[in-house]
Amino acid sequence: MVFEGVCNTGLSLGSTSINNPENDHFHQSHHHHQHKINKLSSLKLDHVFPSLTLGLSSEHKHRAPEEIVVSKIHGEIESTVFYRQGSSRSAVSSYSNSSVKRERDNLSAEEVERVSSKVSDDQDQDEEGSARKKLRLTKEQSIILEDSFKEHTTLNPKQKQSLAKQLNLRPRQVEVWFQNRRARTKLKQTEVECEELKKCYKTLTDENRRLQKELQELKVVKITAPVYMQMPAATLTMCPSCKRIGDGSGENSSKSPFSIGAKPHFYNPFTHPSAAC
DNA sequence: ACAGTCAAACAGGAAT
DNA sequence: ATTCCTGTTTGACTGT
Repeated sequence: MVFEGVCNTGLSLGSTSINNPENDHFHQSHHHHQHKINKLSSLKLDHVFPSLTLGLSSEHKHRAPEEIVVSKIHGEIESTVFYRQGSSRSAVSSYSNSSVKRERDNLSAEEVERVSSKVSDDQDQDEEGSARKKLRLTKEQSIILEDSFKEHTTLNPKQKQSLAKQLNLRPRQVEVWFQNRRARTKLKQTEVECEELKKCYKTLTDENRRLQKELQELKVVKITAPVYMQMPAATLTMCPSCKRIGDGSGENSSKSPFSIGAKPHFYNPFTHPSAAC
């Protein structure tokens, strides 16, 4: 989106695709496409267990599982699919119940830790890291991480280690969480700034229109009433071109028209007849 | 069932 | 070498 040439007074505002609805569209359609791919990569194993859905990462789409382990942890059905990749095995875990998040949120801290620990253990087994196993953090974990983030937005290795230990997560997971959290903060800040820029743009556009109108009126006055001397000498107006005081020296006349003066100046069209200063 | 959103995890390049 | 940033992928979840 480029706001340019709004008027011919030399005042323009350029902006590069900030909050561009087209970008949103792109994102959505892209995501739509992505979503379809995701759907394709989902494998229903109803014959294994009712409502058992395994989300498979791209690496696993075309590979038959070597072993499927279905286990029950604290009332939740968890499935783990093992794949053979080279000499090692990789695992994809998933919770079968759609209300897993809500129910897991109701688990005691100890239960939660044990579930998380199980997931972490699986991940630790996956030395090649070929499978993307997604862990939803529990409320308790999120609260602790948020509190920590409020204190410091970055972690030193010692803090990372102790936080990981406290949350029963791997240090890498804590690190990634902080990275994503910083990115979200920045995104939010950018959105706020974008809104401010939009407001600024609107203000400038309105001002520009007003000045354009004023200029037109002055031109009409100049044409219809060319008897200059009849106008009071104090009829000063802002130079529409350079926005500076027309003191006749011409010193500032080469300055950029974009430098909207904090101190608007006025010029006398009679002592300084050049419209272009 | 499907579309959309959120966030965990990842990849690669820049910065230190 | 490590950490951070940025963009992307993908699983979980929600609303219609």
